[in-house]
Amino acid sequence: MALPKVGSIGEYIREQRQQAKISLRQLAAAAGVSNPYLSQIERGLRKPSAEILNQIAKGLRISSQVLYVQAGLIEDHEPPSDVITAIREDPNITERQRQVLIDIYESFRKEGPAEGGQTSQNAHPRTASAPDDEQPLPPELLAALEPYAARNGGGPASQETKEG
Amino acid sequence: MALPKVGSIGEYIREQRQQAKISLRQLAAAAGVSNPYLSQIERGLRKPSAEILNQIAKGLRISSQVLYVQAGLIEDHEPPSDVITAIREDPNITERQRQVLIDIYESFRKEGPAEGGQTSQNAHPRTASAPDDEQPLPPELLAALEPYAARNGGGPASQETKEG
DNA sequence: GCCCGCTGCTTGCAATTGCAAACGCGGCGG
DNA sequence: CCGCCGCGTTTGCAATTGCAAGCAGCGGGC
Repeated sequence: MALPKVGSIGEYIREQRQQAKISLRQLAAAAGVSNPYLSQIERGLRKPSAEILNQIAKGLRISSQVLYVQAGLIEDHEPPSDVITAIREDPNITERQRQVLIDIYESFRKEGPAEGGQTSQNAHPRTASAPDDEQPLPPELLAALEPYAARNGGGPASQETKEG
Repeated sequence: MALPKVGSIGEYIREQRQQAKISLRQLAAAAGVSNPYLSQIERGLRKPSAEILNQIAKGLRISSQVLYVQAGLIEDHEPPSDVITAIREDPNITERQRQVLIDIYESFRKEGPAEGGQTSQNAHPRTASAPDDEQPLPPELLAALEPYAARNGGGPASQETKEG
C-alpha cells in the first residue's frame, strides 16, 4: 500500500550523481543530507521531501525544477526553453562555438524527440555508459567538432573560418 | 535573502484561497488533503511536503512553481548563464544529451575569454578572431562524445552550417 | 597478516508529516 | 430552547522522514 512509486526519481538522482563522478557520500555531504538516507532515496526506498530534493538538486548542480519534474511534483511547466535563442545571444562564446553548439543541439533534437509528452514518468530508465539506442552525430557535425577534438589523429578538418 | 521565510508560504496559500473565495475545507477537498492539516499549513505550524504543496497548487489552480518559489524550494531564477538554464530546462533532449551539451558549452566558455561578462545585451561579440589557438576539449568530454562519434569515418569536413 | 580508508548498505530511533475524530464558534430552522 | 449546518481549530495517533551508528566488501600501505 504505502509502496511509493517514486522509483524513477531515485534512479535519476543516481544517474546524475554517477555522471558527475562523485560518491554517494560526497553528494550527501554536498546536499547536506545523511549518506544512508541518500542511499535509500536513490533506491526508491524513501520519498524525499521537497527540501531534501532541493538540497540534492543543489548538490548535483542541476535545476531544482528539473528534479521536481522528474519526481512528478511539477507537471505544468512549459518554459520557453529556447536553447537556440540563448546560445545565439550568448556573448561569451565565439561564432564558431555558437554554431557548433546549435548544430549539436539540433542534432540531439532530431535523434531524441522525447516522445512529445514529458509526463511525470521517467524520461529514460537508464542512461548507462553504453547507450546502444543513441544515434551518432551526423558526419558534418563531427567535422565541426574536429578542430576541438583534434590532436587525437585524423588531422584538422578544413576549418573555413568564415567569420571575421 | 538567504533566509527563506517559510512562514509566508502558509500566508500565501491562505491569501490565494481567500481570493478564490473558497473555504478551507473546500480547498482541502479540492487538494485532496485533510482540513485540519491545511489549517496548520496555512498558519505555518506544519511544513507541507512537495506532494501536498503540489496538490494545493492544483486545488488553487495556480502554478506549482510559483508556490514552490514561495516556499523557498526553488530559487526564483538564478541563471548563471541563460544557455545553461535553457539547456537544463529543455525537456526535448535526454539527460545524457543535456549533460554533453552543458559540458561542451562550459568547455567553450573556458577556452573562449568572456570579456563581456553575463550581459546579454552585447552589441558586438568578439566573433572568434583567432580560431587557430582554440584548445581541444577535455578528455572526459571527448569520452562523453564518443558514443555519438561512433562512426568517425574520417569524413571530409565539408560542414556547411545550414543556419541562415 | 593487519590496519586504514573508501565504497555503499542495513539497522534502530527521534522527529515530523498527515489524518481521523472531536472541539468551540456563529447562524438558521423547528 | 435545541438540533443542525457550516466555518476554522485543536487533539491524539499511525506512518513516514531523516539521521547516527554500525556492518560487509574492496583496494592500498606497512
